[in-house]
Amino acid sequence: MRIATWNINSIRARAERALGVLDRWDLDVLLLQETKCKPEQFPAEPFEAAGYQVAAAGLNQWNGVAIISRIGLDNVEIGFPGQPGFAKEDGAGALLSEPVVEARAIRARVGTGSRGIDVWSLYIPNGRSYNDPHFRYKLEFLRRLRAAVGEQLAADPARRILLAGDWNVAPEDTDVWDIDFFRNDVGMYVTDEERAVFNAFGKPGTGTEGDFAGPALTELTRGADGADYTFWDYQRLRFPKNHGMRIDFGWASPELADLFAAAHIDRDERKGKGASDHVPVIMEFDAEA
DNA sequence: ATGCCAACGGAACGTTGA
Repeated sequence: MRIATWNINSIRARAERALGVLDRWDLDVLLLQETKCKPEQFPAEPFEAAGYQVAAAGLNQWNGVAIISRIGLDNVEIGFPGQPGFAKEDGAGALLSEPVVEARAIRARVGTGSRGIDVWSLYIPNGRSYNDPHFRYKLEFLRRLRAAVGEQLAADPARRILLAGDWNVAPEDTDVWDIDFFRNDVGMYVTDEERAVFNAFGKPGTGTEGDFAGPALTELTRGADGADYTFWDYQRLRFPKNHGMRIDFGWASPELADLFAAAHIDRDERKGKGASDHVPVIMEFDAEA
């Protein structure tokens, strides 16, 4: 079985490329981020014609996540318990609007096997800059996500869960093309705070004093072949110079991690006219759909 | 070679992303 995650940067602009990715990798499930449309605007027909089902979430032209599956698509849920919203603030930190829970998480049960897999397509907020409210929003989003998944796994440790998407975190210094540039000039994706909340997914919870519960998850894509990065900015020849970032990952619960076989980064998808700035990351499992 | 930012809404250009 093959599941891929991809920040497609508009499904309407790249539906043909998505169909090509499904075919090229013989995918059972494709988790999309930055679909940039409402569900009623999602071009579902060509995917349905190819034998897939589609579930999409989107409030407007920003964000947007979706799940495309040919092995079943049930129990769709948009968002997660405790998912924080974002509220505009004035310069003093006073809220100028009610928080909006953005379209950054969608979950579904896929697979007709014995237990199925709960797959999540996740688009973690970009923190923008260290002193921007979006940075605190990003950290809180990750903390709350870890808690929500921990609670589910504590209740059912055998559950097969995959959390995949665009995490907007570079966990290792080698996950960016120039760590000094990112530390000193970009100031985002590589901070200790971001790495701590990202790495918390790989640690068990204690379930005490407000800490989350449940077992550690396993990140599946670290040893992927195909490329060192999953994103190359459109500007300044970043792709031809291989000045990229690795920020797309997949965390698996213990029972799913046991089935993991291999991961691939589809670097070729970054080539040519009309490419997304991210490429698909494919995860293979030793399991029948 | 892989090539100098792109998509959105809305109809010019501001917002957003990373």
